[in-house]
Amino acid sequence: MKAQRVSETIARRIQRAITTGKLEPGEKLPAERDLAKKLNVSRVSVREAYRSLAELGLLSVKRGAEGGAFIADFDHEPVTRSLSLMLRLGRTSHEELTEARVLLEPPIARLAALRANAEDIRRLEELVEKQEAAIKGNGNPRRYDLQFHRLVADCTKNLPLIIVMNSLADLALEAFARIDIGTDVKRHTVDFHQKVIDAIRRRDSEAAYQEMLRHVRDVQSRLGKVFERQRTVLQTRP
Amino acid sequence: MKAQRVSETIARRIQRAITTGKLEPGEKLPAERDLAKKLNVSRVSVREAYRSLAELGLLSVKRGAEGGAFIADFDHEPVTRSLSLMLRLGRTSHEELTEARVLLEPPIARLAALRANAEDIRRLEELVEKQEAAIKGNGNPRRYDLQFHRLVADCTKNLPLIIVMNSLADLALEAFARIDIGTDVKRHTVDFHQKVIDAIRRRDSEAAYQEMLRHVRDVQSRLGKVFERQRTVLQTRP
DNA sequence: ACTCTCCAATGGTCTGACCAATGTAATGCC
DNA sequence: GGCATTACATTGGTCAGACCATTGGAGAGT
Repeated sequence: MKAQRVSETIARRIQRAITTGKLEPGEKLPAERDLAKKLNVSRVSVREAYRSLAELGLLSVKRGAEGGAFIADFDHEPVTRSLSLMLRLGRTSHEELTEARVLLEPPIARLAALRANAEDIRRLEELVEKQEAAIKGNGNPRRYDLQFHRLVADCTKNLPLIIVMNSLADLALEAFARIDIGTDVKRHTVDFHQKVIDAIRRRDSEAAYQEMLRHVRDVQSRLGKVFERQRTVLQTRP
Repeated sequence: MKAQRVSETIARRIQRAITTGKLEPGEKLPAERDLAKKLNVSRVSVREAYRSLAELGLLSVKRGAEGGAFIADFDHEPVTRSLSLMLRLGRTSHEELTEARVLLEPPIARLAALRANAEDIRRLEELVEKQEAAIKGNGNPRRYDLQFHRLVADCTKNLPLIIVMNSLADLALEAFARIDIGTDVKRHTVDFHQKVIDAIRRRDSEAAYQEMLRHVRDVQSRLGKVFERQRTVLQTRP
């Protein structure tokens, strides 16, 4: 199964160099013209290879002086993007997305309680403090809410779980970005988060499971009211 | 946040047409030359747009007479691909991948027991029969093993869960493709599958949870022996 | 020391050409 | 007639060379 296209061959070579660690984040690839000359191919082919890798999130391409193609930092954004796309294509409802979170987050919290180290717990506490400050200052605490679920996933030290959870959380944030919530709900959320953190700190995995389950079910029921009989689907991007 | 590049603008327009259903799978887009003329842009720009969408799995591009760019069927392959890539970049071990499955599959099996319809159960039973036949015929039953976990996820009727589970299963298959297993283990696997199906048929969600948990833990412990002290990571593609 | 202008590097786009694959229709052989 | 072969039109893939647009830094001017 050889790569037919020239651009694909080039892209594979670079991708391999990245996954094997020969090229590291931040490193700069040759300018399109230079690599084309070096490989005896047209600039178009090199360009297409770079664009493909950029699409995968492996490269960051900047133009202008001191621009060029740089190996991108490792990020789960590409996964989120394609997952998001598939869910849109499948006309996935908000309820489905929330249901998935109800199923996945409690077990993740349980593992988090077993694995979290002092640094993880410090981060979680710091986050809740910021969240409380945001509520008092009438700011938007929603991004902290998202961050909380990310941090819990981080505690598991399991990359597949972290990536999947991050992607679902990102989608949830995006899907519910337009819904307004009252201050009482915000406080309620912080309370739940605090309880989950307490359980993690005590290494009480079952409590972490149960508290997270209550939390996501609480979110689920609130959203259920908002979307009652509405049957909306994820909107397409503008 | 306008799209700077011409090709990006075109790609967005097409993507939107696809996600909103204006373009359906199987439909053919104009030839590169034609669309370029129609939009008053160069063929290069149209081409780049098509390639980007193909990279996302939205288009399938064929060359030659009667070729062209066709709207692709929905498939979770792009998600699997980027997830796979991220895991490679993170040097994810087989153990981590298996651990994620141990955590996610039992809750999925539980929901599957609640949601499965007659057709789902028929498919599961049919699959196990094929699997048994493959063992008797000394064939390779591994792809049926993968398929089993997919079908269980399908029972949940929850697209996010289905996609995530499919991706993880694909990765697991790929990661363990080179490991040989004995006939006794194959039989063991079929037994586990049969028990899970029984639980689903009885709508016994807790039994489904427990049986699936035993199954994936069994797989986990077997793999633990194989990889003992080996600490291998996911290989990069050739 | 600061600001402004200019410039070179680099990606983005365009034009027009030719190459390569591929399905189909015309051709030719039996 | 039926089957294999060939020719051809269509379409993506690649190439070459040019020009445009953006960008950061060097250098001139104050």
